[in-house]
Amino acid sequence: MLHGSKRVTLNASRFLYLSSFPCLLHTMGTSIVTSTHTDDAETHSNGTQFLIFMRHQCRAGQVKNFDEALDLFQRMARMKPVPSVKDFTLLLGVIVRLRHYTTAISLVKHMYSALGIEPDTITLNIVINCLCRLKLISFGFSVLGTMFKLGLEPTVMTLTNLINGLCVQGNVAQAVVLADHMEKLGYPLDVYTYGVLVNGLCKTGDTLVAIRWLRKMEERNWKPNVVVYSSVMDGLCKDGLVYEALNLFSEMGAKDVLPNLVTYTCLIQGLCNFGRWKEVGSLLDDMMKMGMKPDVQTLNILVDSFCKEGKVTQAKSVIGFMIIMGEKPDVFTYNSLIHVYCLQNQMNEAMRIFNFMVNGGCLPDIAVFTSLIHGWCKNKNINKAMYLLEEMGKMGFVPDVVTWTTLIGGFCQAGQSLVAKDLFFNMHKHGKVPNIQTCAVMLDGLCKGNLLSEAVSLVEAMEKSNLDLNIFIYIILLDGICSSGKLNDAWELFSSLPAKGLQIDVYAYTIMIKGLCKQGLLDKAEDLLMNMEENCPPNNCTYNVFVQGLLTKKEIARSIKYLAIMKDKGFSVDAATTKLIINYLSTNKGDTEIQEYLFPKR
DNA sequence: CTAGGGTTAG
Repeated sequence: MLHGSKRVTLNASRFLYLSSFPCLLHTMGTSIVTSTHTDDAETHSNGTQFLIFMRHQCRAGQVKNFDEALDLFQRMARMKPVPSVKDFTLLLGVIVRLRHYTTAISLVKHMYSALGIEPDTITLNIVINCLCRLKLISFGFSVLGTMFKLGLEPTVMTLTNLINGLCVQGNVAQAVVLADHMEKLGYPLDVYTYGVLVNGLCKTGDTLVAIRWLRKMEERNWKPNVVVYSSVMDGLCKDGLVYEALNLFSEMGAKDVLPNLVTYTCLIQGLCNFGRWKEVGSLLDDMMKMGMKPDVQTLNILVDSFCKEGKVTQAKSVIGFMIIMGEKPDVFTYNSLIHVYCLQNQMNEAMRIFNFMVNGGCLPDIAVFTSLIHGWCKNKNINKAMYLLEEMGKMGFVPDVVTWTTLIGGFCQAGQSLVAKDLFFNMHKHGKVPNIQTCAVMLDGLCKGNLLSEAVSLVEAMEKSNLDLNIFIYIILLDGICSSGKLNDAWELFSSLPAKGLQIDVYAYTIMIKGLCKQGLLDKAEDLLMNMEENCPPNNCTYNVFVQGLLTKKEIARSIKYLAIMKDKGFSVDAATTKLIINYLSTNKGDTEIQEYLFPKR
């Protein structure tokens, strides 16, 4: 019988893939491959032909989607005799590269339980890698235990995978400890181990430490490859250190390490963040001259950067270029557009793009739904936001911490702080824990909703938790306390910041100055401004806030003095300040001196 | 069989 075997429908496997992991680990092992029959057509010589075909497809990167890969696996599983582990690992590698980690794990299980293949180091390494990618590092370590029990010796790769798992989880300190331990146990670190560590350090923002590891590997005569360099360059760019990234790029060239598409993409992202479009253009040119074609991922960075600058027309022309280059816009592309329309309160356009992408067969993801929910909340249309939340649920998406935070912020903005509070305190029932950003949004809502004492309690609770509180949290609270007019409390909090190990930044100073001005304590505000000059230079906003305070109290001479200082420093008068000057002028028409500062000649 | 690039909350 040629088609006697039952194949799992593609939709079913997709559905399983989307459901929650712990459940998956138990159910998927037997559900993906249901065939028990042997396909006669795929035995003997046909089978050999097929395996040659399969190897070629895998090695040439021709297996581009999950369904194809699964199909290949199923055909292999039906062969008699069963293909070698080597052939299976080749295909598993493809599935891992397609990021179908849960499936890969269940396929290995199937190999052991149904196909009679003995567990070996390589397949267990694959399992460990997948578990680590799924942030299930403790399961990864238990597979290591299994290896020992089976009498299998872990390899450098096994341990490197676990180090990567620790990094993926954000536990880089432990990763470094494990690497040191590895060396002591006689497992020399290899290029991959260094690569994993360097990347982990960059991801947590420890780019300088990552560079030390890069140098360390050179000292030990390992030549950093394009992956290691690209990781560091990406870290530097994300820190805004584009100059340093470009230096490393030259260094790489000098050491004869060829850049690839990823290297260029990292640099392009770094330059885009600073609107350095000209340089972006010349990097793209260089890249294409070297025979590399930007892919969707590279071009999405341009689309997103234009969107972030509000330049939708340019973003759309990049999408046009994308199509010319033969790349299809994907969920990231569409979300960048949807997000910018949401920010601009153009919900009709946002929904139009959403429908366009869905009709074009591009599945929305949780980020898209969250953008739209954000947009509707901003539009003060909570009903539409809740409707989308429901739709999202119907599609099998579970709200994540970002979705919850968006909703909490949305209810706060709509003046429903109590509903927001309810969401905040009950989200854990849905398995999601507030993070520092969730707390920041809630805190702001409590402050703006005149629930100051609750805001104070929230910060106290946060201090007791293991959240790593940043200055931003205190700035929100400080702003809340200032707005309520409790200047003594505000001053006390402001002064206590250094003792909490936090560096008072320009925002904190500015909020405090604004609070002092509001209470008419202009001298104190001025003292603070003077104080800043030495250790934390005031910015445009700081001066505007202070001048607004002066103008409100009709301190015209002092206003003029500071307007002159601003002009001298190249700062500009903002909308609120302008309004106050115009107000003053409307009753004091003769004052030409202050008028000078209204529309400064450039 | 392992490592690097893109979207969402402030």
